[in-house]
Amino acid sequence: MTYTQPSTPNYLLDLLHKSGVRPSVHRLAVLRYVIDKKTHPTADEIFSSLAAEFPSLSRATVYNSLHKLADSSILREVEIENGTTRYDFAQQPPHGHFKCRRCGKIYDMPMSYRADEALPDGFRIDSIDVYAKGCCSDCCDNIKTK
Amino acid sequence: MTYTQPSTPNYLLDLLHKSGVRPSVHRLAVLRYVIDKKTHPTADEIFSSLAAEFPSLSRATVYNSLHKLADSSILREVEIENGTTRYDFAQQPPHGHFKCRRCGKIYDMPMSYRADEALPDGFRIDSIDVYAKGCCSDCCDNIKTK
DNA sequence: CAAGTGATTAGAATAATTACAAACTTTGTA
DNA sequence: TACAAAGTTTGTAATTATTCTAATCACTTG
Repeated sequence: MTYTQPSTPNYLLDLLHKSGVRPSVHRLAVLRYVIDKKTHPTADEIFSSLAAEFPSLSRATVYNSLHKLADSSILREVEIENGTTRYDFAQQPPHGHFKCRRCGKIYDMPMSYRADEALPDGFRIDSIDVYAKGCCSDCCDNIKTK
Repeated sequence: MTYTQPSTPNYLLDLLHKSGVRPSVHRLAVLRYVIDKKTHPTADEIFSSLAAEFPSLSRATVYNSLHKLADSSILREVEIENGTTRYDFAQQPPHGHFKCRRCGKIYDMPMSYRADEALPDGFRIDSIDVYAKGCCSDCCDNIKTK
């Protein structure tokens, strides 16, 4: 399931502007990378991939950018995996995430969870994350046909 | 929402036995701790709390025990929080988790997510975790009455 | 009892992330 | 254009959670 999302300069600038985040070169690069790669990359993946294009880029900047973008709800942290945080573009319909235990790939997943239904008295829910794990269709197929 | 669960020696022994996990002293202690404290403790909390009672206990043993128990589906990993894994007793009705962003407390939460509904073609889902974040009733109340 | 398997230990190693201070850039204003 | 303030970036050090390793210990079975 993929929601195509334009990562044109103007769209991104507008997005940052609306959230009051300064559009520095590095922030734009990080954001564009997360949007274009639809693989929910880790901070380290982002750093390694951008390092070629921006030789002076530092890891700390990638972390700073990701935090800023996540704080502004432009990106969303995906914590389906022990030890590392992955990032996903947040400006798209709500969806859950699925991780294949075999190949490790992370897929978007339609989600039918309704927050209000689960809301205990007096609690206020800001965000809901649904994480599923199992075997993706590629890997399940491979097992069958073996 | 609390499901009372007996942590009597016999119940635990039986549980381990059924899963083919040897009931070593440390494993029992770790398991009992997670069941009795209903706070979804971290490995480190468990280690620190048990260290008094078992002076020779090592961190690695706590990690080993937790992994073994989670592999056997006796415990469940709760990864609602960046950087640390928490543990929850798995022998209870399915439920989600809620983390209060203010006080950090983690609550169990009734959950109305149906796996099959979200299942894309050819995928097999083994487990689903639902994590919500927001403001718990204690903390929300405090804000209002300020 | 001896062998073998699994559990435990302490400490070293690793991986991801955060903290921090210094250098640099950008912005708004004079 | 010059300036100060605010914001960004950098490199490095520190921290945190976790895993690895290799040696030792305990328990069961023949």
